[in-house]
Amino acid sequence: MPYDPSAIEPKWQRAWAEARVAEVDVTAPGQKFYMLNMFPYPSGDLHVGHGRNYILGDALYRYFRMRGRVALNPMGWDAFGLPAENAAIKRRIHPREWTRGNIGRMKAQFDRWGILYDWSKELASCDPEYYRWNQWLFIQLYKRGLAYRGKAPVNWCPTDQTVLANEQVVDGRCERCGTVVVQRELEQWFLKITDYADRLDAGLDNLEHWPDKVKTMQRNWIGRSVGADVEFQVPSLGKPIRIFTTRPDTIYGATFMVLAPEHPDVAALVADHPERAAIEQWIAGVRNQSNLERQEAGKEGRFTGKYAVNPFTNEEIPIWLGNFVLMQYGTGAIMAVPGHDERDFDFANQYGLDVRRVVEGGELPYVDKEAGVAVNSPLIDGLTSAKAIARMIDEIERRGIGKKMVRYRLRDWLISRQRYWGTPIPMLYCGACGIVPVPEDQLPVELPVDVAFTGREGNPLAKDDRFVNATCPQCGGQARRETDTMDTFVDSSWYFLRFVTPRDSTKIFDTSLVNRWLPVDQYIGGIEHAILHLLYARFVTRVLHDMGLVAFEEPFARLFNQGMITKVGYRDPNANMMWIPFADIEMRDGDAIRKENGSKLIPELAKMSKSQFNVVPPDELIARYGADTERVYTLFIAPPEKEAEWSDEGVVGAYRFLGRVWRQGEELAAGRMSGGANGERVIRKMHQTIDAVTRRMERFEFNTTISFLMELSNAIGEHLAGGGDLAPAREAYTALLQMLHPFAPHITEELWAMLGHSGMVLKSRWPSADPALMQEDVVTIVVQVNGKLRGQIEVANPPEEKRVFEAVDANEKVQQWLAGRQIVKRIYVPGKLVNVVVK
RNA sequence: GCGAAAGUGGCGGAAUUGGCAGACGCGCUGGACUUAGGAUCCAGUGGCCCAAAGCCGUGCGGGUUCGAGUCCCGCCUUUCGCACCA
Repeated sequence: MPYDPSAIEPKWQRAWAEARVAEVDVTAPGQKFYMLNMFPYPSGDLHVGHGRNYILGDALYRYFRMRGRVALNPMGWDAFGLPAENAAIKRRIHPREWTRGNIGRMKAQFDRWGILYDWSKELASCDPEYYRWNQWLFIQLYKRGLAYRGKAPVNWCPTDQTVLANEQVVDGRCERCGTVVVQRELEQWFLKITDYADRLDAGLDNLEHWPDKVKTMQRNWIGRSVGADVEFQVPSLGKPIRIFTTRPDTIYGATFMVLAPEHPDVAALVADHPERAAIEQWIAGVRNQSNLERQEAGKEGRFTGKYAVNPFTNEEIPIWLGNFVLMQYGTGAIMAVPGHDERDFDFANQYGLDVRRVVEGGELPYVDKEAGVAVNSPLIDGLTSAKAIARMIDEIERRGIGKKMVRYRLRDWLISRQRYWGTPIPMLYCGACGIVPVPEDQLPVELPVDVAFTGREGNPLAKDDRFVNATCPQCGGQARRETDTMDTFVDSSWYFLRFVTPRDSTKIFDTSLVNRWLPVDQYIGGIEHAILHLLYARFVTRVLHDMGLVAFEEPFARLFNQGMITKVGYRDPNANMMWIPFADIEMRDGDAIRKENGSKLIPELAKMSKSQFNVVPPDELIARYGADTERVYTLFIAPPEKEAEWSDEGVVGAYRFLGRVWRQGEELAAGRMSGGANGERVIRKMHQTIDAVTRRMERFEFNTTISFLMELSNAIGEHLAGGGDLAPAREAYTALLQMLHPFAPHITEELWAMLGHSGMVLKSRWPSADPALMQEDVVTIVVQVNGKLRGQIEVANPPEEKRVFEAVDANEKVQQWLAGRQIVKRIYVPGKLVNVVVK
């Protein structure tokens, strides 16, 4: 019978489901392994690019099971969010129905890929039984002072009609829709992640098994800086202005001061300025600009006409306003040291301000913090910068004009969203009592189902009187319900804890079971979550730790970021570089021509995406080659952390490989061979392969793992073609099926049964290699003399050092080369080659 | 601009970490089987050379070493991250 994946794959998918092989009793004994793929947003259909992520996780899960671990591999849905609501507006379907439909399609797709999840632990963040605990968590944060309502300039996306977290603004634009974000002064809910900045930064040092890249990105985002706050007296104000600097050693070079236009002392400073109106107009203009626009405008400033006193030189230095000084960082005021800071240098040159050298080293502006030596700075002259900084901080503290200070770039997490499809923030506003949390026994605050989605005039919740009107639980009076919902990153900041006891209706999770199963042993997901999700999850885990609910501070022991799959798409240079669907393209002499207007199109490699018309839908692929082929190809194509280009031709290589494995299985099952060559060679290859594959599985080197399995299959094929003994071939083949199982689960189960093995491969024990049987019986040894002469001899097993040299010395050809020369050194590389070094 | 990673056949990529460069696969060439082949199977495939012998080959230029894709120094290129954070 030919290899027919469409006949065997559904059969085994049913068998696994019926046997509930993936269901885990979380109280069962054994060494646990918690495998987790980041839960997806249910956006609809999955393509082969998404598949890589889940296939990777499934292969690893199956491997760890076979290694004897009690492995948990749950899946759920990050089901709140904007696209569902946009679909509701556009297509008049309720976000809940839209989301449910997508979940159904995605689950079916996971099944077709042969991915084993413990569906008894499925959860969806839009389920009231889930978001109830989201609300509970919010109230705990509120009670601990970690959730607060504050007025602040926030990022507002005019297209999505909601505020965004800083993390969701990329290059000044909305991460989701690309619209330029504007600043608005609004009252919103924040989570106090800044309280944990130091611990979140320090904790990165312990994450040995996280990619350095992710750790660096988090470190940059947290932006820890050590320096000092220093007060500069301002006689005309009658009080000092406080600045923050990381370079107190350069304070003698501070020749002016710059304040952010929003700085609270600005009004008083310019009150009697002769051109006050013009300055205020300039300030208003800058305040209206986003950070992006300010940067594009270049450095601009205005002199206030007032002076501050440099506390170390006692000189009066001018106070300027500058568009490049940010109110949100530090104190909103800086001492400008144009000799040793590029921004200050540019500003000074632009406005003709003094530039003074206080660090000897290189050309101005000289900013090196390591190599420089202080000059023109009486207290610290001759000290290297590092020592000078420490000395100056001591002096600043001694004089009582400031203190050592650690500051962070990280800001509090803005979680209010003016949208419907999210977890309602469980808060009430009472005229008498103020802000009151919803009592825990009244949770969840459920989203009303029948609301109108118009897409205009903001959040539909705010217009629903039945939702808004509430009773104050403290005084019984009239109260108004909060109508903002939570950022969906709150939902995903703790879901991995809920998977252990997803149906518990009495508490958020079971502490002792969570302490048993967490941290997650292997977390897999895209690099796009390097900052947002992973930082929030680390933050929330620490809060839960401080509440005594979990024993650990880091939720994910190992993190792996798979690379994305790309494919060529075509763009029309004559139509604003629009992406063109393949159906509208004609290939002529290797060029892609757009049928509609004859434009020669530009091919471009891009991430698979509907908008670029380069997705490969798995259905057709599976219909033709089967899911096992897609799985093997996807993992073989490139190292999993790398970006990989999808190639339709490449797929057949995987298919042929499985076809060969299939035929070998049939041949072995028929048992036609007998007598002939012995099987030492194929057994040795088997042990070598087990060793290599086992070593590589845990390092995610799946591409080379599969190539080793192909080699083993080739060796078995040669053995059979040579009329070799059946028994060793069967032994090697059995090991091949086991090792191939994580990659091609269906075909291996079928062949396993065909060969008469009992049970499932999935439940079999991963084979182990015998080092004694791995060694080659004959090794080829290359003899090099001074790197010039060269010869090959064969040395019989075992190739230990002494024997090798005996064989080399006894070799006639080598003796000729060595004649009359003095041997200086012999270098022996086990199993490989020998160098004889002569004078 | 700053920081990190990476440059190996026509292509994706190997090389047990200083020891036979190009495993494995795609593609290509030839053959087999076929009414047919964009299916399948077999063989070949880094370059120079009809072939053999031989020589040359891991971005470029130096260096260390008996020996360098791998280590060191200096360039070039690409990708990613950060980018007024004082």
